[in-house]
Amino acid sequence: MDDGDGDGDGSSPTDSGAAASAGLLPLFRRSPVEDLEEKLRWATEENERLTRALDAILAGHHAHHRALAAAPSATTRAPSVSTSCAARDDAPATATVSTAGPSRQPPTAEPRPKVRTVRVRADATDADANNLAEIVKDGYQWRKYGQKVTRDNPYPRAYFRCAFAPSCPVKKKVQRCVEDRSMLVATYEGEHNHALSTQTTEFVGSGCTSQHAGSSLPCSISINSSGHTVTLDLTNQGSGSSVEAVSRELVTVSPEFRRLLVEEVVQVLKNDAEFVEALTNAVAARVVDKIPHGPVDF
DNA sequence: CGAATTTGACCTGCGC
DNA sequence: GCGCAGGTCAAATTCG
Repeated sequence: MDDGDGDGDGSSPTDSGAAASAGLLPLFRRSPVEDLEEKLRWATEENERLTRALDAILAGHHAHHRALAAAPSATTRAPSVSTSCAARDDAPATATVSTAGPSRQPPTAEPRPKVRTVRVRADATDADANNLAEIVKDGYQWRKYGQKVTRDNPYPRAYFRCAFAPSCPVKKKVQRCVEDRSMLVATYEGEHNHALSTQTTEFVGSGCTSQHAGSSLPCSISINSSGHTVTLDLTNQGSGSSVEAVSRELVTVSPEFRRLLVEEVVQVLKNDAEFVEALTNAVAARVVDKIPHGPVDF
């Protein structure tokens, strides 16, 4: 999370942006400042595109996942924002996300603050109530402002506010599930009204939002020496990053959900002409870089 | 020493 | 109106 100069090795998509704007082959190098500005612009735009795509994907998957959960095969529990575990028993390690109106309100559409519930399986060793916010990582920084033992749950409920922007109305409640102690239930209320904290992404009920037009990119592209494979390195953000949190979330979701999510991400990216073009340019730029300078004789 | 967390007190909404 | 429960405040405490 430092300077995040992941493009230092010339393998990031930002190079492709520069290369693309330079006409694929970087024959005419611009000044370093212009180059960096162009990279930043490209990264920001790409970030926004990916954010929208992921939002769309996850919005669709939340509905799909709810449909799966409502399947008659499993004992369906009443949908609730309460702390009872609504996770399906046939999924040993799951993180489920649901969106609902305020618990006491009928499910009619209204401009009330969104309430989203995220269930995360946590290690039994993370039993302390103090680090609930840490366990349910979402990329934002939270400040605890209260704790309460509720009537229907012996485990204390912790109340958090978004600590990044004082005016941010988002609140978060985290409580251990009464039925399954290893399950944490995080309830988010409201929408963030600021760009982002020092962390870069959020994984909450509405899906992944990622951004950060700042120094570091959400991913990097690396190409092996043969040039045959392309790796989207989403872990290139240092420990404790929200990308890591997203990865952790994805690890805990059911395999079925994960598979569908990956398929849909691939599909969206394949259909994104700009992404494909950028990727192609990145590969081309990388290949060009690998070609020894000077006269080339084949 | 400043920031973050804890925790008891207080406030508010709801049901009876 | 009263009591209960959830949510918030703010002083005290802890931590880095």
